[in-house]
Parts: sequence; C-alpha cells; structure tokens
Amino acid sequence: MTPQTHSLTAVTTDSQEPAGSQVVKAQLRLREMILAGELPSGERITELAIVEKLGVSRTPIRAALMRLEQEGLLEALTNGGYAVRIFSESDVSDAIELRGTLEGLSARLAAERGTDPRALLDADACLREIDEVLARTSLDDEAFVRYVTLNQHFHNLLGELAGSAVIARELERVVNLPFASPSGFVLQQANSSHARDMLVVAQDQHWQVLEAIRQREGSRAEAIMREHARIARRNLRDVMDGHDAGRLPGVRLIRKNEQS
Amino acid sequence: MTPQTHSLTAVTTDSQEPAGSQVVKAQLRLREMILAGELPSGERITELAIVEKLGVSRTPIRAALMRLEQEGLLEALTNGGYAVRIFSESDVSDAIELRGTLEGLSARLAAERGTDPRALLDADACLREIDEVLARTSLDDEAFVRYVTLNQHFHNLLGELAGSAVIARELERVVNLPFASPSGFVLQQANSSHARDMLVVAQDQHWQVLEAIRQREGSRAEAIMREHARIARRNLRDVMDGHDAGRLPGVRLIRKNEQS
DNA sequence: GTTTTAATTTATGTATACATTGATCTTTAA
DNA sequence: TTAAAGATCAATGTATACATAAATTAAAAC
Repeated sequence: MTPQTHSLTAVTTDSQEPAGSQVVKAQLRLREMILAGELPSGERITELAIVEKLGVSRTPIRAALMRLEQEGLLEALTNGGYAVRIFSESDVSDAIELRGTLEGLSARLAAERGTDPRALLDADACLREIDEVLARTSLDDEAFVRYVTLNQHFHNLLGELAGSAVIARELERVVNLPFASPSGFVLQQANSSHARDMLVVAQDQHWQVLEAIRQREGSRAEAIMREHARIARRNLRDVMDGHDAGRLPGVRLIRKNEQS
Repeated sequence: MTPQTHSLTAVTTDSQEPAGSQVVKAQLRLREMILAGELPSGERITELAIVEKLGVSRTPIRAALMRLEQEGLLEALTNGGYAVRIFSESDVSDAIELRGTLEGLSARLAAERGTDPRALLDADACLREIDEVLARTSLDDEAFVRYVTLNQHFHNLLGELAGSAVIARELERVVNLPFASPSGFVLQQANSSHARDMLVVAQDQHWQVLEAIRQREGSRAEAIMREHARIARRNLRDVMDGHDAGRLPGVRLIRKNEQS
C-alpha cells in the first residue's frame, strides 16, 4: 500500500456491527470503488448492479448505501436510488473550514471547562512522538505514514477533550466527510520540497493549542484550530493546481473551481 | 394541537421518500412515541415490538430506526438493536452551542463572501413579518406559533445565505438534533411574564446579524449568531429549573444536571 | 446448593419473493 | 410524421422466510 492510497481511504471502523458483517463489507468495498472511480459519477447506481458486483443480497446493500449517503459520498436521488456525488473544490474547501470550526469549538470548550489531566498527558505524549518523527531533516514515506497516524490520533484526542459526547460525535461525522480529514492531503505532496516544513508548522500549532487549553485560553485555542485547518485548504489548492491531481485516488471526483 | 406540543414535534419533512411511504410513517410515529415517553428509555426496543405496535413489516421499521439513530433520538447498542436515548441537560446545552457555532459560521461566510441580494430581501421581509407579530404588547398563543414559524424560516434562510451546500446540510442536521432547534424552548414559556421580551431581544439580534451580513462584517455576524443561540440555553435552564418540565413533551427525556 | 453446560428461545442479520411506482418503448390515431 | 395513450419493463418499496448469534433458562454434575 502506497502512502498516497492510504491517506484518502483510511476509514473509521464503525463500531456498531461485527466487522465481518455483509453490511460493513459492502460499505467498505463500495467506498473503495467510488474513490477508485469504478462507479459512474452522477449517474444512478442501481441496487441490482451492486448485488451482481459484490455478490451480496439487496438488504445489506441498501443499508450500506444509506450509510454512504450519510457519509456524503452518495447523493439520494429524488425518486429513490443514489448517485455517486461529484464535489466541487468549494465543497471540499467548505468541509475543511467546517472541520476547523468544530475543532475550534471543541478546543475552546476544553480550555474553558477544563479537562482531565490524564487526557492532556496522552495528547502531550502523542505530540512528543510526532516531534520524534519530524526530528530528521529528511523524511521517507514511512515517516509520512507515521505522521498521518499520529496526527489523526491527536485530532481524535482533541475532539474528546471537550468532554461532550454530542460535539465529539458531530465532529467525527464532519471529519469523515469526503476529503475533510485532517490528514487528507498531507501525503499527496510527500515528494514536494517543503513538505516537511508544512508538517513542522502544523506541529507547532499542535503544541500551541495544547498549551492554550492548559492555560484555559479558550479564544486562542479556538483560533489556532481554525487556522490549523487552513493548512489543509492550502494543500488542497496545491493538489488541484498541480498536474498529478487526476492520478491520485478519489481526487478525480473533485471538480476544479472556475474562478479564483 | 397546543402550541406546546407543536414546538418540539415540529419536523423537517425528509424530501427523499414519498410522504406516504411506510418508512416515513414509521419514522414520524416512532418519533412521536419517543417524545411522548411511550417507549421505555434506556432499555432495548426490539423490532418485533415495533412491528406489532405499528403494523408495518420489519424492513421499513429498520430503515426508520437507522434514521432516528442518525437523528440522535436512538442510540445503537453494541450488539445490534437500539435504545431510546437519555439526554443530560449538558447534552442539550452542547447541541444548542453547536448550532450557534454553525449558524455563526454560516453568517460569517455569508458576510465575507457576499450573498445574493434577492436572498437578503427574503430575509428582510421575514424579519418585518416578525416585527408585526411582536408589535402588540401582549401575545396570544397564536402569535407565539406564528413567531415560531417565521423564526424557523429566518434561520433556514440564514443557513442558505453562505451559499454552501455542505455547510447548509450539516447545519440542518445539527438543527434537527433533539432539542437543538432554534424554537425548541420558545413556546414552553409562553405564559411567562417576560416571554415577549425574550422574543424582542432575539428579534433585535436577527436584525443586527442581517445588517452585519449586509455590511460584510463577518466577525460581528458570527458573534451575534453565537450569542443568539445562548437565548435557547437560558430558556432550557428556565424550563429545567421550573416545576412543569415533566409535563412538557419530550422534556422528560432530559436528565437535570447535578451541579451548577 | 452452586456451578457449569447444554438446550431453547429470542433477537438481529440476510436473502428473496412480491408489490408498486415510474420510465421507456411501442402502437395507434390524428 | 407527430403526438398521445397504452403496455411493457425496470427500478425501488415492502413483506416474510430463513440463518445465525446471543442470552436465558433448565438440567445435570460436582
């Protein structure tokens, strides 16, 4: 598995059903197919066609389709049925801004309300591991993959620091919107010359937001997380402006903006 | 229908399925039953029991249960099945704060990006209608119902002003979280002496946010919408502290906070 | 009497047959 | 030839039978 394919197809394991259930299998396989462009964009996809391709009956297929619609990869058609969604660059950009806003809310509440010292220590340890990854002046693919893993872990911890199940739940949902993930476009530029520098900047924001939460500086914590998300927007712009956008998995689903 | 029952059971018509479908019927009926306390809270509710009560087969029941879980009224149990969720006062409070944050985001983007003049005129007309409702010094039940209708319309318009389908979609979802609606606790205090005054304050915020959007004052627009949502938090607190909380539909599902 | 194991029951997961609605294609009439 | 009406087809909506796993209860052994 190359780093590139890892970033976009990384998936939260829905902890509701047994991992081997037909519904989950169908959901995972369908997600892969959509991001790989194996399903026609825009056109209606019929349940029977999926049944034939996956060899699963209609019942779990229907459940998987419902979930993928919730996830934002499919759109529900007016007269029943679904179609693979096509995203504008603005859609992705807005989803990232939305994530930053919710992460900012979570960080602010964590600062204002105070938080479990143990959770803070976990976050601290996570950041120290990221520091180790970034210690070398040149990073290989493995280091980038390790960064993505730790980065997602840190963002997860941050979502829980506010101590609100409601907000954690909606944040997780937004993070899983197509291409809104904190690590969504990190690896796409792994070969870029200043790729490591971007991670260094991001990691500095990680440390600062943690410090702000410790100091109960809610407004500052919120502002940092909002700005933090905008790194992803810059990366998105880089990828869309680059010539290799079409080669990367899933990115072909994103339609470039006309203006700006 | 009394004003009190209207506010909490008001529902967005899911525009996906035909209105008369078994799934929608089951969803609506189940939602009523949950808010009326006709289903045991916390305990597992079996599909077969619902089938017997509603006279619909398991397939549409399952779909309806999935949707109600998405909506936040049900929680998915670890080994399959669902239970009626119990909400803490904090849960509801956080959901309202979350709504305010997203409404603030939407208002800020509308201001920053500029918006369709026609949409602004619609919002303006809506607020003028609310002004008319509030013109009398004493309001009857009908006036409160009319306020709620117009208020929801204004908030819907505001959600669309940002011109982002992604954000509008997630905002609509958050608004429909249990008890997070902009009008959720308005009518509950219709008989309170200063009920009208609260609406007057809220309406002033409506005008100010619209003005801020017109003037492209993003930060101000955002701050106003955040503060606006906190009126609902105050109303929640009033309702929970009052003695008639248990009599109001759905509110019995909310467990009072221990401290504070 | 207690614990363990096996059997039974009860739940959800899955497949499929049937119903119904919407679209397409054909046929007929103008 | 075109338009309208009907029939056929194909899609999702619905019901239900069957599979499977988990929980409970009863029985047996220690």
